[in-house]
Amino acid sequence: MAEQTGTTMEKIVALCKRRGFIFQSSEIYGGIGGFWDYGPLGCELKRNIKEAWWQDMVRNPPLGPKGVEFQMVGVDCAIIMNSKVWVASGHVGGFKDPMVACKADGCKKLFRADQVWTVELLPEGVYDETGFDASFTKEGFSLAVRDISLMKNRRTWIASTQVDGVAEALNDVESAINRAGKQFKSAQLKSTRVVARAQKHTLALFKAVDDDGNRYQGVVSRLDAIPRSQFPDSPNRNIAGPCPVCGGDLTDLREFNLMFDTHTGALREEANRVYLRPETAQGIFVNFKNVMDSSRVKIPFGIAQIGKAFRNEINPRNYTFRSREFEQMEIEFFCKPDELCADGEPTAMEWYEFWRNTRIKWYESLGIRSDKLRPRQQGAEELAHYSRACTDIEYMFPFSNEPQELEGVAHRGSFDLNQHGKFARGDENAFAVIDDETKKKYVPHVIEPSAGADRFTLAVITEAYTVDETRASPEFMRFHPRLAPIKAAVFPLVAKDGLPEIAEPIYRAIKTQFPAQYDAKQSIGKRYARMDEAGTPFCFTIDGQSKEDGTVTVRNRDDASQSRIDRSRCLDYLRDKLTV
RNA sequence: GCGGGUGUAGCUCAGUGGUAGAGCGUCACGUUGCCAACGUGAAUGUCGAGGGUUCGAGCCCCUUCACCCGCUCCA
Repeated sequence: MAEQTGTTMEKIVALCKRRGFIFQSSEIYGGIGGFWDYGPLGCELKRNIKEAWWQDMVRNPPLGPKGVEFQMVGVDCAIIMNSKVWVASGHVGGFKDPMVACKADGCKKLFRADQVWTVELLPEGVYDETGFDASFTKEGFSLAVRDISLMKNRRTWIASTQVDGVAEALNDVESAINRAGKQFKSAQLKSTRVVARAQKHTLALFKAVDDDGNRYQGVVSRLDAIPRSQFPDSPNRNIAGPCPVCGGDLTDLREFNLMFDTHTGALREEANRVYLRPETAQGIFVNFKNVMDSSRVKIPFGIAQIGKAFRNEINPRNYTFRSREFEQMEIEFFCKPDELCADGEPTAMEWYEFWRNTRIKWYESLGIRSDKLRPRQQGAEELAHYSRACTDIEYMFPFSNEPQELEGVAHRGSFDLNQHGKFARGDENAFAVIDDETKKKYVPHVIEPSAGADRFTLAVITEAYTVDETRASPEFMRFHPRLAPIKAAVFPLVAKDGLPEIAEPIYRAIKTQFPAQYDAKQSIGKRYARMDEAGTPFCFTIDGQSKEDGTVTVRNRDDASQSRIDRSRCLDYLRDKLTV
């Protein structure tokens, strides 16, 4: 099966290059990793996708929950913004993937530091219990590492385990502690007692006693939870270990900042550093007040944006799926917090469900088979701390046996507007609005359906790719007619006998309304086959009979069936078939 | 980033140190007249790049770049 999926993907990639959908960027110079160019057909396809999204989400969105009408407006923001935007959003501080690798030969495993849980065991009394308790608040682990001299000794890290999620880690606490005890000075710990548990960075604090009656305190925490500022000038910055797989030494935490940066102005100095946006959402939040003040929108309403975003992916992979430059189609939908909703008024959670369902239906309406579309609601432990709920809409691509994310629909609460209020105005509530009925001030809650335009384009391509060995042209692209790069082709059966003279005016009439191609060269079979690979749904062929009775053949891409219509009806026929 | 693999025509690939090849595709002409038809002909290569060994390198050595697979990640 794996080989099968591999070859399917290779054939799709080959077709995309052969027919001009997608090229590797800068190919003649040896290419550049993580960047892709769309050719003539790909550019039409992606444009159709973005236009369908804009039409269906912004200009003509469906009715909301309980039949509520709502407004959608668009913005088109600069890619480079004041760099404080990214401080407020958390990207400057947090948008990085700290990684560690195992140094041991034969292991060399790579871990994301926040997925490795370590157990630290220290003689009791090093930290008092109040110190531990304090560490459960926002700063997490900070109090527990105030004695740097002890922490420099890596041997205090005596066990670690790798888990997929916090829930599993919680189940794993007891065994991790026991494992820690067994490795510590080769002494069996008589008893362990978990004294407290916390989510996120620090998982559990516990007490333990060994055979000699020595008492210990321990902490289970995420490997990335130790603030690097606690180890400013340590000659031994190796604070991580041991490897959860083989027990070997781990490398330093390596922090990759995933944002591209550059500088404005003539001087290339730190004060002028600016970032290429890693998401389009912040442009919307930053303009929230401008839009409210200028366009007479009222909550609930949404602001939409389509645009490029940039992430310095460590390892771009899987064709265009994980690119360093990509395009997003994002909505920030602003609504009332649940507690202010009147009876019968949709709550924020209902808006969240509405958008999740709307987005799934949208994909299905454009020909994505529902069994390949996998909406996945995130568990509580998987959510970002500000997020109330989130569904990843995933799709089964041929390059993986795991579904891959096309879009995230997140209920973000008031987090983003609070952050910008705090950083821009010094007041969390700076962007509050006043409720018409209750006259109460509130910061709107946000539902964020954030879709990847390139990812969906790739999904559309892989979904459309069809092989039917019984056909003369076995490979063809079954694009939804609304997305097809070329809607129709016009062929004179032969390039003589007056047929081009009939075909050309038909072509010229069609292309005023729809993307169309005219081709008079080579055999009719090759011309059909080429259009099949381009995914063109309809071909009109002018033959000898056209001269006699004025009819032309319409050939359907999906089943190669043919029918005859009057040549004057070609445009009407397309309007009928292409209008959704 | 680490490990493994692959780079020769638009595509698929052959070419084990001695003149750069095939099939398909593309283009032209002819023929045919509704499904990659047939005939004839043509164009297309920094052999991924740079360096080295050699009388001579697509082939051997070194470096580098890109892509693929795995670890990992995600809109």
